[in-house]
Amino acid sequence: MASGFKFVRFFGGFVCGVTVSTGACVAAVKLYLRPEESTQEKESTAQRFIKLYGLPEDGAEARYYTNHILSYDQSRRTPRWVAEHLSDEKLLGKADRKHCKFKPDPDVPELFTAHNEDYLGSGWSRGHMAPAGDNKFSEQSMVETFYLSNIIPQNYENNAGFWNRLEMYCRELTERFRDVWVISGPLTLPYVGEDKKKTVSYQLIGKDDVAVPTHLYKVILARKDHSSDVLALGAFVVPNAPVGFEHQLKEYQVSLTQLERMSGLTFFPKLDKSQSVKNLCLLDSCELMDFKHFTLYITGRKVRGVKSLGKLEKIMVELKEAGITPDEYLTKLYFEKKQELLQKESQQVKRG
DNA sequence: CGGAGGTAATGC
DNA sequence: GCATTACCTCCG
Repeated sequence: MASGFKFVRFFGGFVCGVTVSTGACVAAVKLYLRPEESTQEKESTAQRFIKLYGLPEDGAEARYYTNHILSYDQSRRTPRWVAEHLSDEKLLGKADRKHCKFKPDPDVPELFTAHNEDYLGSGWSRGHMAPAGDNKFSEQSMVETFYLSNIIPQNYENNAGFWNRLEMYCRELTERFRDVWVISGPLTLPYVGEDKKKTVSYQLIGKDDVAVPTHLYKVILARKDHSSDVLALGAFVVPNAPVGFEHQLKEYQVSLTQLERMSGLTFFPKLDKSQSVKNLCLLDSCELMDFKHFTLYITGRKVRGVKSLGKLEKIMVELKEAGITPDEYLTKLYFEKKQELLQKESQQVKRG
């Protein structure tokens, strides 16, 4: 019976291959099938399965948030991909991560969600896939990026360093491209052991067994403007480990096809491949902030948030010790903050 | 910008 | 009394 079924399948396939009309193909198959084995009967078997008990569900369907879309991996307790759109106007605004809290995604079933306790004390940080910093325009959208459905266990230094600078580069692209689409996610890539066997191995953290990825990927698609067809694409795979300033982003560039094979995902399936899509690293620089500019930027953020004169001076001393002299912008920021804190201090003296 | 942890204030 | 929350301080 099984062989007969296979024969029918093979013959049906053969007929389909040489017959132009699909209708004729289906009719030809039916001639060689017993009534109970007809296509209609098979479909009704499936329909009965679905109607009675349903098919397995993986929860991988796209989930839509204010400014990002993701597919959740219920087995790993992390996203499998997170997509977002960046533009210059979205980067303007006063939304502040101080008003945000990491927490389980209310839309992910309790059985499959990660919790903060899984990450705390695990040795891994909670790394955003859709970054908080891409959501300055909306408090609500920024809050949603702190749902653990958008978070993966990430090496601290990588998160605050190389990956952070890669995210900054994506934002910088909005200065030269009207639209920037970014898709980010985790990878658990195989390694070749001493026994020459190719093996996948990754750590699980916390009571919820959250999977620690070995690598992170990011795909960037940038469009100059609405009218022109100038598109640039770059795909990158970065190890989930410290990456210093001596490394260039280009070292981690891969072809889209390579990344698709690694991830099992097809990115931008409706993108017209016949259209010329340029290499982002050729059309643009793919150069991340160097140590000096990065340190100046971070120092600027610290100065902006400092609350005492002592701390302000300490920040500036540490910058000098790093061998960096403040640029015009930071110098201005420093004196403004100093004046602000001096004024505050004198008011406190008056009260006291 | 990206994170962590400790302690005081809060709430049941 | 405890646990959770809010705020402060710290780091790259």
